[in-house]
This record gives sequence, C-alpha cells and structure tokens, in this order.
Amino acid sequence: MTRRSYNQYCGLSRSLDLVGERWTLLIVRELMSGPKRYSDLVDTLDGIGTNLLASRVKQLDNDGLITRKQLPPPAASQVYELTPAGRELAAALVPLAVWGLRHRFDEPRRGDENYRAEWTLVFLAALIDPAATTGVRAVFQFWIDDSPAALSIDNGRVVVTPGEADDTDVVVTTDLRTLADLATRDLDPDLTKAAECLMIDGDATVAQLLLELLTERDGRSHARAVCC
Amino acid sequence: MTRRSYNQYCGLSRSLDLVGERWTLLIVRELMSGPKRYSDLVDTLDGIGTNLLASRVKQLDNDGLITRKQLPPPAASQVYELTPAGRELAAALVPLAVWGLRHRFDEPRRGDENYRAEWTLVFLAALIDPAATTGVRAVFQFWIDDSPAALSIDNGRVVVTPGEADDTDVVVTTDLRTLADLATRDLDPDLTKAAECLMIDGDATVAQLLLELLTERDGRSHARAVCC
DNA sequence: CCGGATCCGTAACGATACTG
DNA sequence: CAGTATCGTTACGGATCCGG
Repeated sequence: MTRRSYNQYCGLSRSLDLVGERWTLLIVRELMSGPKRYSDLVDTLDGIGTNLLASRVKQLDNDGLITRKQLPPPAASQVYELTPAGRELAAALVPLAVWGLRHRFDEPRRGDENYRAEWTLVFLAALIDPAATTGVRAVFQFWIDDSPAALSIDNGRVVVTPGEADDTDVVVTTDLRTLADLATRDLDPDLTKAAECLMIDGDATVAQLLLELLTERDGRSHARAVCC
Repeated sequence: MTRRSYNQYCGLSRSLDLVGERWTLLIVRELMSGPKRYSDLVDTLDGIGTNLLASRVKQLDNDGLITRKQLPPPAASQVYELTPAGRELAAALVPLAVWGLRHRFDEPRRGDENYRAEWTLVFLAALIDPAATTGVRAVFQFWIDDSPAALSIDNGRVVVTPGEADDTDVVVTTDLRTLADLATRDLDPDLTKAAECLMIDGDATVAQLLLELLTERDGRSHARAVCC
C-alpha cells in the first residue's frame, strides 16, 4: 500500500504529496500554538476521525515534521510538537492563511462554525517583524469572537498560547472580521469603523505598540491607532 | 450534494475548503505560466481524470479564481486564466513551493517522475524583487533537466512561459537540484559545486544580473556569480 | 482533435464502537 | 488518555463515449 503521489518533480507537488491530504495542514496549524496532546487535537479538530488523526500524526512523525515528547512526571502524558522543519512549513502557510483572511471572509461566521482565537493569532503573530520587538516584553490577552488566546512578546520572541494568560499588560476584545480587516487590509486611517468593534484596555503605550506591530509592515503603516 | 468543509472560521481552513482538494492547487500552478487550454492541462497534469479536471475548473471558475476566455478567430479555442484573486492565491503558494524545494529534494528525481521547467521558474520568478528590475529588459532561456522554459523581464514585469522563446539574451542550462540549491540556500560563495552543473551562455553582464536576481534577497547576496 | 460527460472499481475519509 | 477496528459513504482514477 504505497502513498499516493502526483509524481512530479516540483516543489509544490512534492510538498502536497507530503502534507496535501485532508486535515494534515490543520494539525500543523494546531501545533503552531504550542505542543498538544492527542485528545487536545481530537477536541479542537472537530469532525476528524480518530483513526485518521492517528494516521496523520504517524505520517508527520515519520516525515520529521513533528515529534512525540513525553512530559516529565507527574504529567505522565505525551504531546506532539513541531520540529524545525515543521516550523518552517508552518511559516510557509502564513500567506495562504492571510489569503483566506482577505478573500474568504465576505460570508460571516456561520452559527455552527467552530472558532478558536489562536487560529487567527498564530498567523497574525507570524506577520510581526521580530526585529521591531527588541527590548519589548509584553503579554496581550485577546478575546476574539468570545474566544481567548494570548500573544506574548519577549525581546524578539513571539509566542501564541490558547486560553487566558497570567500577567497580561493589555486586553484586546474584538471580532475576527475586524481584526482580519485591520491586519490584512489598508484600513481607513482613523479606524472609525474598527473602533466600534475593537476595544483595547490596559497600558496605552503598550497598546499603541501592538497596533503598530499588527498594521505596520514593509516599513509603512497601514493604520493609525485609536486607543481608549 | 454539498461541498465538504472543515467548518472552521479560520483563514487557513477556509482557504483549504476552497482549494485544498486534490489537483486544485496544481491547476493554479499551471496557469501561473500563462493561460492554458483544457487539453494542455490534461497533458501536463499527468494522471488527473478528465472528469475531475472538468469539475475542478468549474469550481475555480465559480469561485472567481480563474476565468474562461475565448481566443479570437481563427484560434477558435478557449483558454483558462487566473483572475486577480487567483494570482494572489498563486503568490501565496510560493513559500510552500520553496519549502518543498528546500526540504523535499533529498531524494533525486525518479525515472518516471514528470518534470517541466516552468514548474520551477514560476516560483523562482516570484522571488525576484520587481523593483530591482526597473529599466531591465531581458529574456532568459532555461533548460532545466532538459526541459525548456523562458523567463522574461521587462522593466518590473516578470513573466514565465513554457518552451523556447525568441530573442533570448542568455541561455541557462542546469539541473533542478542545482537551481533549487542556488535559489533557496546559502550556497558556498564561489559556486564551485554549482558551476559544474550550471552553464550560462550569452551576454556576461546580463547573466550576472540574473544570478543576482536569483540569489540576492532581503538585501543580501546568497552567492557570488560565476559566469562563462 | 477539442472539451468535456458517464460509468465503474478502488482508495480515502467520517462516524462510532471498542480496547490497553 | 491514546489510540484500533469496523464499516458505510464520499472522492478519486481510468476508461470509454459523445457532441461540436
């Protein structure tokens, strides 16, 4: 039983031979917000068959994109995490995710559609220029469409974690539609529309920095900040 | 008969709902080297079922990523081409293709594995900074693993076409492995190894420019040029 | 020949039940 | 908790056929 292949000597098709099957790239996305247990993946990847998940993580492990790791006692459980090659793959997914944020959000969130804030944050965080965060140390707690996730910046290291973090400097409450517009489009400079759906609470100068990091790319600013 | 969906309010999963099925992204890749007829796609996407191809182009058309266009008489045939949204999607695929070039070329080309030079060139061309080509007008004929394709640069416009072009300024003969290493890795500065498998013929200064365009990104040069 | 549509066998996927 | 096992359904692959 051999693996299905496009049989083309091409970077894209060889990538897709490896990770083009259903669910595979979403598993990689899940691991972008830190190591996860098998049952975490089952919970968050709603609809995946457990047999399929087991098969996928085995493939990803064999292909060197993720590793199993035993947590030290007393946890006694194992987690999956990205290898360096897996992290490079994750970085390569960012433009595809941003393309989706730009082109596939005309239709709003369906009622039954799942959502987790870290799904958005991992890709927006990848857009942040690490060099612009030297000397910065801050924790931003996001609530996006009522889902919590945190963005931690520590002197060039940018990390996203699901749920609520401790010692948060700033709390951002918004909806995904607004956040996607803010980060992926040239928003109207005064952010009037966005301001209605974007609440920022906490230290004003730190909040200002966040808005600059999210909107300022390629050396130019996409939006001027409004803060409360 | 509804379309299968991950049912997640996320940029990546919504992208994959649209273009994550088998063959879809390879059709997009094909159209990156110019409009193609149905039978062109059948020929080049070896192994795709004609029913599946028909279904895919219909989807891509409905989703606004490609359009059908009637060629003017006496051609009397129709071609498919990318829309602006489709071109943005294509641009988003570049990192994934480059990831494949970096991580999936340890195993060499299999004997039965298909290859076309434009598959490589469209992604390498996308890495070229258009701003670096202002005032430049040149046509580079590539022969990669014995397959021909041309890269045309015209004052900021970079275009790839399959096959042999007219009025070529420079002819580059190489194998994909060498070219991939050259463009995606920090190659040893004197290119000694690459020079064995890379022959450049034509105007020396224009050839020099090509090597700079292919290896110089993010403002730094990955390789010094060797030209014959 | 081009641009598909139809049919059918096989492989992949999805849901649930079960196990160490 | 971390998976297997089973089984019905869907998607894909290959071939053939059909209208312009």
